[in-house]
Amino acid sequence: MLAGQRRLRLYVTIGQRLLRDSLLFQILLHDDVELVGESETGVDTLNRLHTTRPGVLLIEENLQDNDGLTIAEHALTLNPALSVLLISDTPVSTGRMAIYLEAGIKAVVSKHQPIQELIKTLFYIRGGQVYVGNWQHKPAAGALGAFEALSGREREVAQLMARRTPVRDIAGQLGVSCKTVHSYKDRIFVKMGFERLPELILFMQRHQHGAAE
Amino acid sequence: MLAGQRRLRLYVTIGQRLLRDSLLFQILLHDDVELVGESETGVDTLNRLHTTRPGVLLIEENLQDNDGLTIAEHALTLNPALSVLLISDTPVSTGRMAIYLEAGIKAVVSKHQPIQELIKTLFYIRGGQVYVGNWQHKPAAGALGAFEALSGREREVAQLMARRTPVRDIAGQLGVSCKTVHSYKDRIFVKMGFERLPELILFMQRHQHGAAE
DNA sequence: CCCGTTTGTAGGAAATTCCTACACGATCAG
DNA sequence: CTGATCGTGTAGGAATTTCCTACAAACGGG
Repeated sequence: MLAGQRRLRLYVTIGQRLLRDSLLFQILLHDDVELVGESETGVDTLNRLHTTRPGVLLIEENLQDNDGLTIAEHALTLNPALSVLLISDTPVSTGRMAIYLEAGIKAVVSKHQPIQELIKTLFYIRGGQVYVGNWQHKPAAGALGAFEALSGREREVAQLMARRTPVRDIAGQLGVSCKTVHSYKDRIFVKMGFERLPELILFMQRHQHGAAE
Repeated sequence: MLAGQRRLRLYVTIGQRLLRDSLLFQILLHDDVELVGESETGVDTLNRLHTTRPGVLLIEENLQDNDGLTIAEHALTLNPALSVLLISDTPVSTGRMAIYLEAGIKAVVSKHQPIQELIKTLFYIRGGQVYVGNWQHKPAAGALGAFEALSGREREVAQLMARRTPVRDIAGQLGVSCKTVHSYKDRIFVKMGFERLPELILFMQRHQHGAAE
């Protein structure tokens, strides 16, 4: 796969600053993303397309001035190579999905999906492939079951980390070296697909693990 | 100030998963926040209040089932010590603000404000104080002017870091040691109030600095 | 001209990330 | 049955980052 090796040139069009900021903060943690521009409105987006030359456009469906789909279609006319990821306010039916794909949009995520889904989709799309998510069936397919995949020691560490026990203390409580604790941490993160501590914390808190004891 | 020294016990009520997740990811980066619960709806929030015992409730104004204000009022009846931070969809007029304060809400941020504003407010409120933000006048009062406060060297480093130049390379280009570059980074972060690289990147990108050259 | 602040420079300690290593028991295929 | 592979518990090293401290030269007032 040679497609999409360059840094992902991203343009983001989201009306509300709060969502735009917090999404961007997450996305920009990945060092192969380059933010080339952002807008609150559709027309502004179209105006700045040719100067910013994004490879991926992340755009809300409902904008103040226009329909995200309409804007996306215009954008695709200007640059057919653009990968568009649409953020919809509601879950998307397969029927609507078909319309979107027809229009040349590469993927759609809804605001009711977890953020990891959006990030994953973003990177998937970047090479130009279409991403038809699995979000219609079992919503937590991945993570929910993944906890079961952790080994005993890993679970202990995960719980302690989730409540922010310092690595040194964890090592002490388990009677192993700090290095070992780090190894567990690494494995947990790999297995669960986490990238930062908050993901672990949130996951544990959502599954009552870490609450009990 | 002895108030609010314990970890901030936070409850979050936000309907859309995407916003909830991304906000939580940011908030949980602060190690003195303990997430005690989250809900999508108002009634669920009220139900879980007495078992979770939050110190701060972060709640959306417009929930699927109820008005956030109404829920907040109920919550305050159950626990008058609770600090409520309301997230409104629209900018809030002083008139509405008065109503909120009357109801015992400690602060309001709108979805059109930057995320740092929300985080700041969250921590401000936690001791029980009321926070009447400065978001009505000059929106970017802090950060915008802050760049001017950076010294020459600091600006150079800020620009290079914003485009993700590795520290070693920056050191090379400027002809100083890595340690020095780190010092600049620290100072930049302190001066600007940043906590992570994405904040810097976003800030620079928003002010064309780093684009030019 | 003296003093406090800013700026350019850098070092140290501790923590974190990323990778590699390795022994042991279990599982699996031939 | 037996060697190959896998998952698990354990740990070390290198490079990087974070957090703090230091300090001299320059600057800006009073």
